[in-house]
Amino acid sequence: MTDSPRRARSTRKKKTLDIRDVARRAKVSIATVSRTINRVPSVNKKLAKRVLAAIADLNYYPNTQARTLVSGKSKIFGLLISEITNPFFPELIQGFEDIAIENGYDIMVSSTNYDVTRMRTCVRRLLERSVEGVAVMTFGIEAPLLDELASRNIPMVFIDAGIPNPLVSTLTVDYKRGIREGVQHLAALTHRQIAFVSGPLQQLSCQLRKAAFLSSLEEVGIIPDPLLLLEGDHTLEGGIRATEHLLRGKNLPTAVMCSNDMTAIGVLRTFIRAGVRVPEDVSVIGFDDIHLAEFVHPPLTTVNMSRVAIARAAFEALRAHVEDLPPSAKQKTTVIPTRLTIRQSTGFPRGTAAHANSRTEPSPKKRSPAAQIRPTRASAKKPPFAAGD
Amino acid sequence: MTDSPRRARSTRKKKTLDIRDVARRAKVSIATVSRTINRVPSVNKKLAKRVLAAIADLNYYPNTQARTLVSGKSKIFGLLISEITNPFFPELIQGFEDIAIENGYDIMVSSTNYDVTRMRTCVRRLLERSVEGVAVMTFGIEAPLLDELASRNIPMVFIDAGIPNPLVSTLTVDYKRGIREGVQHLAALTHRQIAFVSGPLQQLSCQLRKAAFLSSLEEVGIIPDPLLLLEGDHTLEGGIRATEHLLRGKNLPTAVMCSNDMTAIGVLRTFIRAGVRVPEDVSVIGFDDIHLAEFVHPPLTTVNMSRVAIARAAFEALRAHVEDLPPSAKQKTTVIPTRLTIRQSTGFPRGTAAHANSRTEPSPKKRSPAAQIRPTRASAKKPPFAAGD
DNA sequence: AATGGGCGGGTAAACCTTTACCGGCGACAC
DNA sequence: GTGTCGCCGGTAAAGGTTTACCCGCCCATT
Repeated sequence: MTDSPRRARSTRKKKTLDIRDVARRAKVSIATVSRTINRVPSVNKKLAKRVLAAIADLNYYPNTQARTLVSGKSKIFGLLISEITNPFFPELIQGFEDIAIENGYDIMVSSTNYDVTRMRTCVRRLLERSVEGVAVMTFGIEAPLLDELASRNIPMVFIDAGIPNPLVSTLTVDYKRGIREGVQHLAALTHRQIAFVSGPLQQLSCQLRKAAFLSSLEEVGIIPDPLLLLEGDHTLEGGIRATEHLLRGKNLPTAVMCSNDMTAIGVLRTFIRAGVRVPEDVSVIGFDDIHLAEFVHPPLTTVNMSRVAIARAAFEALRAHVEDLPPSAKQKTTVIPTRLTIRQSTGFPRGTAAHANSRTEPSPKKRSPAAQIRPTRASAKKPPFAAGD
Repeated sequence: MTDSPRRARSTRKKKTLDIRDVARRAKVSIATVSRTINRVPSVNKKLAKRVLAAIADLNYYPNTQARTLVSGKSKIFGLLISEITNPFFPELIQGFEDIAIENGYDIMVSSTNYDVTRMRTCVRRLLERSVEGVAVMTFGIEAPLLDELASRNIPMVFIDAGIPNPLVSTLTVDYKRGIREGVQHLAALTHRQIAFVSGPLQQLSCQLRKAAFLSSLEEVGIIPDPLLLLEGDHTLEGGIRATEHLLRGKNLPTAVMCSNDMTAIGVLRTFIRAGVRVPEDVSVIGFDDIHLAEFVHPPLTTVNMSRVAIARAAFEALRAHVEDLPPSAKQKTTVIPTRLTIRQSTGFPRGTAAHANSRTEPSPKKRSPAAQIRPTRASAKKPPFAAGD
């Protein structure tokens, strides 16, 4: 000890409180401190108490980097989402964060913004921080991810996008059920002309939603009208554009189903500003049941898909991998249920007898906003459903 | 080397690619690899090229934990927010994330959900992950934070909550300007009965917003009616409750100003569902100008406060501290501007002559810019165009 | 009383990187 | 041709933790 190392030990200024400080104070070895912190049962109660007291006295907390470095476990899960500004995702993040923290994990959220380059850097950052698993909640299969993460043996969990890797679990959303309920709800109201505004169709999940819609339509004996199948982008603006397109067309449908709630809210708003009443003139159904859905006007009938259920299933899937619970817990695929939530954006088709006794007061602002919103002259010539009321 | 250490070296299975693999492949020492990675200029071009080639070949990336451990720099900033489900915050996160990544930092987001206990654990997690700085975007001063973080010499940046610590910067929002513009806009439209729905008043920032409202009211010669001063909680539901309260009261105001947009949207919706038209019967103004504000019905007149500006200012403040740019860059306080954005939720008070012919399109917004240009209270003593049209 | 066994605690290596310090080599000048 | 200086690359320590392995002590059994 007397032979001075290059850097004189005495000149070092303590930066962080470390485990040996605790050990010194508790008069035990650092191994005992470590074991106490990690709840190794073999440690003597009395010593443990001393250690815990020392920790509390010093307000010590362990250095995560060092821990991760040696143990190989970062206790971080990555959460990859499409875009944080779509309210669906914050709700999902919230759920995931809650359950992760509860279980001693931290999360690292990255939004890809639907951009491949950006996603690459997201993945890279996740790798550099040594995440133990990644929940890929982008609702599409993302090839670049597989290359980087799978080859590093990082467990992943996807929504809708099954792939063969043994370290990858899949959450399968039961789109069919909720969407069928929506279609049957509309069919029961005697709607026959039902439009569908999908999300970006290169996303697998959007294809699935659309397929569920089409097959449900067939089940109730309606032949899909290609003119009523629109592609949005899961944003408000996408819903607005799709609706403007519908308004320009000859035959306005009596109902519009949407691939997500933001789209539906855009649709809702565009109809209303064009003087088309919802649900009197057109019914609208969303998908997701985000918190906001209940608070738009009229409150949105929509298919509920629980963010908490997704978050929980995703977390459990990842945990099953990292904690290596091999048996039942490692079921590779979980089904997320969906259910129709009926609110007030759906009603009988316009012109229906049942509808005649409809609303309260004829709303003074009725169609004046239409003039100002409609940039094209198209609908000017008289709403296609003029006869209706 | 032949004396076998306890754990036989040969039995070790390589887990992660490390810097010595790169060194071996590039036929240089690990120091050179490290220097190359960290762009130390002294390294020979030719060697550097070999190193970079080796890195690319092996698809190597450095281990952040080890890096952090030795350098003391985690390259992580914490971002503490109130609740991620309020759309204001995702937009803020987005901005902060973008600029952080651009500058080589990762971020760790934690939501406190307005809960003190939860905030404690958030802070703890940030500490354990060795964040280099924390942006406290909870719009209130949070005592527990100071104890833990400040005593650890972690730089912080707050919104609105100035505190004396030299490591703490402050973002001061110029509430006064935007809110004054809103009040003057209403006053110019001849509103006299203006309600205010605040956020939770234990938050400093909510007190400031309210104070700005009250003083602006006085500037235009209106005496605040205590019955029209309500406390919400910055959520949709808070806005709904406040509005229901107003609707139950005797004298319904002709305009309602809100402390944030979610509140305003709740107000909007509640009025509309109660058959009270906006803006014909009541005008509504929000605060924040979240993306959604433009897409509700009617589009919300609101005070814009740029999330990107906040994110940028917060990031720069933190960076000034960690990179220790002492001079000008370390200005301790930054002002965030606010501006009124006029859309369609504001108009003349009900019963006003000017309002009779309202809707078509002359739209009150036409002349409102007058009000917004005038920053002084000069116009107070008489709406310049009261009877005018 | 002596020995064996078990339990629990301590020592030290390993995790992967950065960086201070040293040493070698090449070039230039005398 | 030799000496000196400077540049640049390599060696090794340090950073805080976990954990394999070992050792000491105490108790129980013969």
